[in-house]
Amino acid sequence: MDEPQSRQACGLTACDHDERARGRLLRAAADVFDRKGYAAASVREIVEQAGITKPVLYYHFGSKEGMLVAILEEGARLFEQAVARALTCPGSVRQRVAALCEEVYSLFRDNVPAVRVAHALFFGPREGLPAFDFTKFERVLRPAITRLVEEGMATGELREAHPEDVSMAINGVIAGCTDQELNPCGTPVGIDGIHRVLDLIFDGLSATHNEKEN
Amino acid sequence: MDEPQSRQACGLTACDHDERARGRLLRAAADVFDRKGYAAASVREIVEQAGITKPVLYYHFGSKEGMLVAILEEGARLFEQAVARALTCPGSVRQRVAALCEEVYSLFRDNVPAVRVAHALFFGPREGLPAFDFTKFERVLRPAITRLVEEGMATGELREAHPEDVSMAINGVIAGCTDQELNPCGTPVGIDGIHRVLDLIFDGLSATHNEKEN
DNA sequence: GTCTATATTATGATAGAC
DNA sequence: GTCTATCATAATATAGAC
Repeated sequence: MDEPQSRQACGLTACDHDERARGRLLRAAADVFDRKGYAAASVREIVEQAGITKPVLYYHFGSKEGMLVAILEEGARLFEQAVARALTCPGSVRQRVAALCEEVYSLFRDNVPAVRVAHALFFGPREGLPAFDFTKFERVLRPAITRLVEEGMATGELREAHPEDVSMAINGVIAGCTDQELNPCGTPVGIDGIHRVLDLIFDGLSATHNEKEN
Repeated sequence: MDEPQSRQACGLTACDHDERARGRLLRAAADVFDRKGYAAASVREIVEQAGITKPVLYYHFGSKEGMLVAILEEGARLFEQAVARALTCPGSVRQRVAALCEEVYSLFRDNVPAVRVAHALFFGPREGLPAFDFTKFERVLRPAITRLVEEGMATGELREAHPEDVSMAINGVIAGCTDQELNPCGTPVGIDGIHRVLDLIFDGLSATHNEKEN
């Protein structure tokens, strides 16, 4: 979460200074929102940590809520990019599912503060929250998984089953690894761990394959 | 989350009245904490919803934090019971894993408000939170899964693999289904859904079993 | 664009009567 | 055990000078 996208114009005067204040503010806000939670975070602590004063925050973002929205929008942008990257990857469905999990896992791992903020808001209480479309993440990841699953079934690479169930199983790997990473008493999984778990659910946990088709 | 365990003594006077106030308070607090989040929840709203006044809350629980701890302790108690029930279940490892997922899923489904509160606190920011051992849930579920996995490998029912990876795969099913249930834009999974997903990961997602042992 | 100083409201908690 | 009335503090946000 650094200085993101475009800012309108940027005239002759102290643009660097401006951008630096904005950037420091964004990083400080992500950190404080992560540590204290959005509701419990105070603008006082944010501006103190950023080394500026309150009116600067209100000048750039309009409100405490505006700061949060800026952080979330940047996160959603990175998430979309990561998923898109995985989908254009060549190889079997199994390989592309692995790539998808890898991309998402890496993104999460490299942006733990912002991800924790987003995760907490997504699964946490909705009331009194900013006007941000929190379904965005779900609406990006789910169709990506579904698309891979349907393709895998069409080519015969995947077993015949309810596509939603297969998606759920794959989503479970991502959810499990993510939880493990975000939860403070969990040991990190690592890319290797993700691959081993994926291999397991693709090949099956059982030693003998007593498959009962539904 | 109703009136829980014991209260000291309970003398001659208005015990019913007392217990009713306590119970209403607990339910109201769980609801408000769920809807607004712990930090953003105000004692004013809690007491209004419970139909009593502030001093009653402070008389029974000492503080806003005391209310939260009471809710969490009740939740941890129910969670331990559910896991213990599943472990004493007869049958194959596969059947007992299913029973475990079923128990946890049902408990979550029947106590959505309290579970959302606990989930939000567990994965959310730790600072400024009550003195409650949030690792409890993890410390109960993980060993239970691990025990079943190790037993399954000893008897040859499960494939030879890193036990942590198998645990992670199973945990992923629970995490995925839970997320689906808690997340507002997710469609419920249902007990049947859980069983189908478990069957999938036990038998494998792949149509052809090109197993490469690690 | 950034500051000092302040307005306004809501919070968690309590005194003290009954 | 439950109330009314209130305290002390900290919150978000803004005026207005520079």
